[in-house]
Amino acid sequence: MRLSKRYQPRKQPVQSRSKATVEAILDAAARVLIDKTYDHATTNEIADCAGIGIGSLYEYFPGKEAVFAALIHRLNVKMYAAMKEHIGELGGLSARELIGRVVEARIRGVLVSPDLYAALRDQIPHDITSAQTDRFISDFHQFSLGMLQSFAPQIRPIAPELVADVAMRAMYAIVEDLVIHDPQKLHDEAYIDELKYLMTRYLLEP
Amino acid sequence: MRLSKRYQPRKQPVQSRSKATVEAILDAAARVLIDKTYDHATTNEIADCAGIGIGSLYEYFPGKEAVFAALIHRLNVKMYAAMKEHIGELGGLSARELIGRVVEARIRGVLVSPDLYAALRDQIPHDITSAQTDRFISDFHQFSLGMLQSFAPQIRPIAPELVADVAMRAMYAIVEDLVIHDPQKLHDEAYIDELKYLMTRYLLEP
DNA sequence: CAAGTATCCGAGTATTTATTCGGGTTTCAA
DNA sequence: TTGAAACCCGAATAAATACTCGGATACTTG
Repeated sequence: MRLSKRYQPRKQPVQSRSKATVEAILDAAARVLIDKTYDHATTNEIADCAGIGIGSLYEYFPGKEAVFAALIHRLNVKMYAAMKEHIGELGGLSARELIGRVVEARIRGVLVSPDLYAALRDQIPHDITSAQTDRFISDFHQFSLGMLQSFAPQIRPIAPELVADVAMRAMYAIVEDLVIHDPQKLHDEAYIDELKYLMTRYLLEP
Repeated sequence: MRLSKRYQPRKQPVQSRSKATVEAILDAAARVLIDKTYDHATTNEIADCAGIGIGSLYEYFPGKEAVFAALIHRLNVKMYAAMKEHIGELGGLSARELIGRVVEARIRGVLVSPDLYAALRDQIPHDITSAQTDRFISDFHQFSLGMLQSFAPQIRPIAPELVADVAMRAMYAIVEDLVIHDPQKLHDEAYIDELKYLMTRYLLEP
């Protein structure tokens, strides 16, 4: 694909000094994006904010889009790790507990950096995010389908693909909406319980 | 507020000729946004695409942001009308039917112009959309809270505010996710039935 | 129809932003 | 220690974009 090439790093940092530079660029990009909007987030400003010369930025990134693509990727990796850690071992859990655990995991994921997540989701053109994010979403979808099948006897015996799609989409989309419009609720126990209830009622037979 | 002023129209068109111009500008803005990205959607290109001079655009809009703010407002009005029309008269409906009707209404809303809705949601910085959209969301929230209370005996007697928030957010967010990531499903009867089932299970006692 | 508005126009200017490139500095490894 | 490679830099250039303004045209109304 031609398009994706544009978003790829220009060259790899090898010394620790330059690795720090790249990290500083991504940190700065995050800060600038949260403060201003995407189209006011200029490469020069990112470099300034990172405390490096503009030239250095272009050593490692062909342009602004590539910087944000890398930032998205870094956040995705962190979020994925946080989710995996929270899910932990699943042995011995009831279906109900399992569902609750997955809801919590999704929330832990976005809580890695809610402001940045919201800003990215909200400001970055979709073609930049999607390339970085689709793989993670698809992984998560696979995982959840497997999970769903693991306690198959307890759920409705109709179209598990369909059920898994609705369930995962609901969980994903609701939390996304929350992080953008009402992030406080991500810390509200009663609200989270209600989300668990929503998913449980949907997935488990009475 | 200082900010909102920036997004307001510069002057009102009074003759039918200029009203057509303004409409043409909004149509062109929609087309350009769907094709390209927000920051490549330049005022000059919008004017070209609308078949008018760039000067005319600035007669009515102080800048690009104001054009898109107006576009969002126009779409919101259309979507709101479509939803209201679909909901129609509610007398004599069962709670289950009512829930189904509301799910359908939300879908009818985004189907007014799915591509544009997705593009707007996806590309436009949030501060521009929110000013235009918050009022509609809040109206809808009020409406749904009232609806929920109208068949109160059938739903769980706990915190109706909380239940209404979760229910409406779920419906809103899931359909939004669909229109962006998988718009085909908005025409899939089986999928829509599944969404109705999700909402019904959540809201109605067994 | 004549004056007064409303509308239209787009070349030209101002501004913003992206990106390069040549040269200096630091690190590494032989 | 010394050459090579990695790294850093930012003034200068190129390109994209926003926006203005003075004048032409169309409509409206008395």
